Parts: sequence; C-alpha cells; structure tokens
Amino acid sequence: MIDEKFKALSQLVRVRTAVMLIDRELCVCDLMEVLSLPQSTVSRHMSRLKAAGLVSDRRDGKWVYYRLAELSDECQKGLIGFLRCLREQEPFSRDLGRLSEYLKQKETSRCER
Amino acid sequence: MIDEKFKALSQLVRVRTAVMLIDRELCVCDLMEVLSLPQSTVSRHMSRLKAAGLVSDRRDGKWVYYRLAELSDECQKGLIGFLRCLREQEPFSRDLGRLSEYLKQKETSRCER
DNA sequence: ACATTATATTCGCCTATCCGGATATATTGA
DNA sequence: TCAATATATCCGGATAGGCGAATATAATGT
Repeated sequence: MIDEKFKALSQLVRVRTAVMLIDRELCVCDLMEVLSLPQSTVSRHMSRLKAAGLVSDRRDGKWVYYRLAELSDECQKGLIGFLRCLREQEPFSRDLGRLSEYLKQKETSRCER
Repeated sequence: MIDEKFKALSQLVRVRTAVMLIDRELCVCDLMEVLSLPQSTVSRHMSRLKAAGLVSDRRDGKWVYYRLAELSDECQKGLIGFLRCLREQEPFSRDLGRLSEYLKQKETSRCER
C-alpha cells in the first residue's frame, strides 16, 4: 500500500538512504560508513525500505547490494521522481558529496572487496 | 522538513484526506461524514497535515475549510503531483465517489450551512 | 447574556516504532 | 572444518504516535 511507502520514508535517515540509492547500488557496510550508524541499525532500515517495495537487493558473495526499486506503477514512478528531485537539496546534497568522497577512497576503508 | 511530510502521509486516512482535498476545500464536518470518524480524530488529522505544510485552512464563520496547500518548492510540487495521480486508484477513487455523493445531498446532512 | 453549532485541544490509555548490543545466519578462504 | 567478514534478526527498554471521550475555544443568532 501507499501508506507503507510513506511510513518507510517517514524517517529522515531512510529518505537520505533512498536518495543515495538513486542510480547506484550500495552495500550495508557502505551505508554504515556514510551514515555513521551501527550495522544492525542500517540493516533494519534497509529491511524497512525493502518491505515497502522501495528498494530491491541482490547478494554478491558476502555482500548484499541495495538499489532503488524500479516501479511499474505510474504514480509510484512519480514518487521516485520526487526522490530524484531531492538530490539538489540539503541534507541530501551533502550526503551525496560525502558518499562520492567515500567511494573514491574505498580501498582504505574497512569494507574492502 | 521532508520527513515531516512523509510522516504526515504515513497513515492511510491522511493520504485519503489529502487526496480528497485536491481541487476542492472541505470542512471538518464534511470529512467526518465521508470518513465516518469522530470529530476530534478528524481535527487531529487535519492539524497533522497542516503542521506538515500539506494543507492550509481558512475560517468562514463557524467552519474551517481545509485545502491542499500550494507549494512553491519544485520537489514538493512533485509530491502534490503524486497525490493527484492517486485519485485514479483504490481506495482513493472510492472515497471520491462517496464524497461527490455526499456533496450532492448535503442539504439533508447534519452539517448544513 | 445565553444556547447552539463547529472546531481545537486535553487526557489517559494503548500500540507501533526506534535504538543498538547481542546473537544467529550466510559466505568465503585457509 | 574453522576463523573471519558481512548481514539479518532478536531482545529489552525507550520514545512516538494512535484513539476517542471529555473539555475548551470560537462564532453565530436570539
């Protein structure tokens, strides 16, 4: 249902996460770094977004990669478009900056693959 | 903030209300009838939507009329567009049917002006 | 001033959600 | 099979949010 998607986005940290997952996939350990949150917390947030149908996941070895789901429904595409628009605004813009910074120096990070 | 708007829409009854307020204004007693909810509950929901900046209100005598807010921000316009899109879907479409039915025979309802 | 009507707010109670440490599960490589 | 790493789930305790009856506030008309 629609309200499940809104519920999933009713916490800022999950909106921030969803925006970061536009046009790229990230694993839990990436998100832990960028969000500075413990593993169980990040994993729980991802479960919430996934249960709402907003993200999908794919396992590759030890890692699980999340990405924004591709929605067929026309209205729900509009919701994704809305998230896309948020990239220009704070605090999402700042997140994306920190994210690309982090991705650049990934080899020195704890989560190396 | 963005998440305040999502929080406000995180309950289906408030999404239903917001959709009914597209292109028309309604007072609390109208919404009580169409939603079959007690007055305090409807009023509280409206406060929530108003605090999130999703609806605005206007007093006319004893009545307070609510309508979907006009948002200047480009992203937030997208959110309104999303709500607009929902009108075609259930359960919103059914709500709109019951609403227009109710508005037609308003003279016989409890809330007459 | 007072009764009536519409709306907002308060109140107590209940349910849902959040958090993060601890634990369980899954995958990999030695 | 065992250690290491990544992720998911469980648990207890805290916070937030829900409900609707009761009460307060606001506007109207007599």
